[in-house]
Amino acid sequence: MKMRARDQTLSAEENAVLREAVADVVQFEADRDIVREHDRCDQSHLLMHGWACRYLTLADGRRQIVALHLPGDFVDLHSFPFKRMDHSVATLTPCAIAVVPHERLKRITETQPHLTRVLWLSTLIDAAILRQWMLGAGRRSAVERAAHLFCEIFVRLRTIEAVDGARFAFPLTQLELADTLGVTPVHTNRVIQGLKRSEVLSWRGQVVEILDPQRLGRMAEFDPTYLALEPERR
Amino acid sequence: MKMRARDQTLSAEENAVLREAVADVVQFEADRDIVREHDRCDQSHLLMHGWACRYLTLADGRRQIVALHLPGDFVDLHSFPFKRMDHSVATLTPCAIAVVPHERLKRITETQPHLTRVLWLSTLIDAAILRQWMLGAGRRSAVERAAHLFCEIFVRLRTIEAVDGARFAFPLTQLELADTLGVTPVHTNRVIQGLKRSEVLSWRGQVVEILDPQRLGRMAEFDPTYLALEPERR
DNA sequence: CGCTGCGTTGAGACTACTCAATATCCGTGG
DNA sequence: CCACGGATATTGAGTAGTCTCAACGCAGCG
Repeated sequence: MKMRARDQTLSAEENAVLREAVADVVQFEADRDIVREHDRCDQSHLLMHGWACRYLTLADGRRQIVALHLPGDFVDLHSFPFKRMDHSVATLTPCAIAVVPHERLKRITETQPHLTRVLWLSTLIDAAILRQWMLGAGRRSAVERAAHLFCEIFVRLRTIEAVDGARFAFPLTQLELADTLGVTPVHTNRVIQGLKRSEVLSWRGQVVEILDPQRLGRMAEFDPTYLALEPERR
Repeated sequence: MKMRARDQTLSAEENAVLREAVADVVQFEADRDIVREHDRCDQSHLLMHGWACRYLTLADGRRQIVALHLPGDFVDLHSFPFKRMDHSVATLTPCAIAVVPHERLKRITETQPHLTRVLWLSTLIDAAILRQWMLGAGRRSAVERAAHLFCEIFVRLRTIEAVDGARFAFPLTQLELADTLGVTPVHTNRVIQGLKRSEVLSWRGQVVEILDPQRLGRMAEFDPTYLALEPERR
């Protein structure tokens, strides 16, 4: 089991503790809710395989995805201290998910201070990503936002060794991407076409290739520091 | 010292531990950076008095505020597990700020598991607020977003007993509000005028009064659950 | 072979932006 | 007490970016 790119900070013993906290591993199909808003919650979910997302909706059906999760991510660890779910979690592809009861997480906070800080950190990386999304939603154009998202996903996938050079599997539909970027599907389509036409990106089937990383990063004003993926300095 | 509306979950002993973690209390003027992006960080800041915000900027000066902080909020507690600042913190009014060295927070995580979870929770409430902002930025109109913000601030101020009926001090300029909502100052002005004209809100000087809470809540589709302000059920 | 879901295209509308001018408020100094 | 400067708020007019609605294409699949 991997804890997102933070493996290097966990000792073998801590890794074992974490592994033991898993009660069960469950398979989900694509496009299924794992947790629904306001669900009672006494367990968290660690994504072992596949992509998932967290989203909020408005009464009339407008939906905003507020997080994308890749293998290794704890998708709803925050529900442990939070004790509520204020949003839903859904799979985007078939997924394998490890279930961690909150009771066991509580035990960890009582015996493993360093591991606790790493778990805490994991929820904070989600928050840092969301801050960038918020900056994008408020202050970047749709193209800049899309470019930034592809940069983010590329870097995150690279740390879990799920890229092949500049190519990677990208399983979202344009509709799901639209809900992520906060624009309409129609506009998403036009934005993507723009990126393709300017030859910074290709996207066919479920494979994205970054053709011009420099230019893509420049148009997104992308700086990966916020992902906190370099080893902790202590 | 208050930890945001979560006091009821802290024992007297825990409160004392937290109080002892404070190394210093510092005064800041309005409109001053407390922490700047990429600053080395070995301490966090607890807001005792005044309002502060966290923000991100783009190279050309576009700015997005990603959090508003009221008295009792830990403005950059996340910098403790995170060990980086990926954004800046600034005062919006004159502020009194308690400085908590990370060394002491580390000690807390080693000896006070419950207090640690409450601190963790505090960072997660920020994240929950940000998710609502993200939903707003992506899927709500500017008016809905503004309405939602006023609802949020009202509820948060009420829990720290800083409201007078439906009136409360609101020290932001329209420019700062614009950077919060992710729209231009000009449009912010028109949005506010709309809210005033429809008589759901008044805002004169630095005082806001919610004239029609029902209607404001309905147009914002506001549900305060996400603020996790009711006592924890355990 | 005809759904059904996804992607693409076009045309027109609307929200929010830009630029620019003017108004108001408030603190400061004469 | 008034004049002034600077920051903030307001207004207007034209524009850009994004949305809406609607149609059409294409592919996978029962």
